[in-house]
Amino acid sequence: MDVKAVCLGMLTDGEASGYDLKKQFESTFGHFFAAGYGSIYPALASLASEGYVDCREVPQEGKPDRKVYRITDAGRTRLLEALEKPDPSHKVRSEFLAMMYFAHLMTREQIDTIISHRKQEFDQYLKMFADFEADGLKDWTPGMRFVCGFGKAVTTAIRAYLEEHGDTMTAKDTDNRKAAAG
Amino acid sequence: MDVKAVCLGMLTDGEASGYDLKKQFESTFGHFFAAGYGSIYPALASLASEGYVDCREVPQEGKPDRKVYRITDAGRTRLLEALEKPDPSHKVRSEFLAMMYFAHLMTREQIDTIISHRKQEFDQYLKMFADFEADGLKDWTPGMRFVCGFGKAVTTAIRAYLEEHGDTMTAKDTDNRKAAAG
DNA sequence: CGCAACATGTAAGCGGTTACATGATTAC
DNA sequence: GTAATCATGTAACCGCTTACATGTTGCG
Repeated sequence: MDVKAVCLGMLTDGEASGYDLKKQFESTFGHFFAAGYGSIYPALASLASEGYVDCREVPQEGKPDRKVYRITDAGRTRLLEALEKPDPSHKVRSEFLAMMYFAHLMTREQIDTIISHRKQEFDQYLKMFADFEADGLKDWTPGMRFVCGFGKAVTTAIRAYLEEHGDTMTAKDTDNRKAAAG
Repeated sequence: MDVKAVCLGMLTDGEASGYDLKKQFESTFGHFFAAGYGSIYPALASLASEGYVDCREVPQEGKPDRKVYRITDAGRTRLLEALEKPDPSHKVRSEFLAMMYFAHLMTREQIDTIISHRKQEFDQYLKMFADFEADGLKDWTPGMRFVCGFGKAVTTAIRAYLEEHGDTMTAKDTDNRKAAAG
């Protein structure tokens, strides 16, 4: 399941342009499978060359032609094959946790700054999940609900953990930075 | 904070070989910052060439010489600089959630297989965290406790979510795969 | 007899990120 | 006027993954 496969999946919901897909990668997929134009446009070009999608060019004035992609039968087959993988990955890469691991080498100010930045980011996610629920949960598939609920559950847990334990590294009255440096 | 910086951080705890560091990347860092030999050995070579670590070769019989690295003063300075970053990343990349998003295109069997694999993996993590706590929490720094607690909190939340909602995608009596393919 | 642990590394490749390049329209 | 939105793409780069290459010791 790479960017190409996800594009294919999104296109089962109806035709769309690269620009449209980007918005979905940012919003619904943002917290677990982000992708930028540099991944999406080449992915669509590649899918088109392989016959997994059709491309229809819609002329526009003052803007580049809008390229609208539609999934083909071969594309559907390919997607279903991609969905056969029995043990898909779930990876975290966190500079944040790596740095916190070495909190004893940092100043209290540095730690506080980082923790408060994190809190803000997770609050934004929480807001996003709330918006999803307020909005259009009605015509969502069970899978979409599951993924949204998953994100909300994880983010809620993290947010609570930061609130409860975010100050445990700054509570001490010693600044270990000098000791470590010297 | 890349692999090189993390190696530097690990070396503040005492000298070690690439092989030693790999074990730490697998165990304590495994759930949020994994790295293999293909990253670690080049990282150490690079750090050595830049003067951030010293290398001492310990001859051994029947095995390649053990190369033991020690952080230098320049290395400590470099590490402290790396730790100044005010907003380190925390990224999730999940084929798992991407696939679940398209659960309506999968069979119940496929979904069940994936969910049960996930449960097993998260149970292993939970066991690992429990082992950490049983073992040597005594001489841990606050940062290490924080990171371990973070992992435990997140994993616990996920595990509970899977238990409660893992079957919501298979509850329906329709298999949408055929409809999607046809 | 086979597997895990010990121990080091290289090289190709893959996939994603970032910066670059272009430019009109609309809303504040 | 200036920022955001619409709209497409390329190319260089970066960093990590995977496979390859080699060989001993010790345990069950």
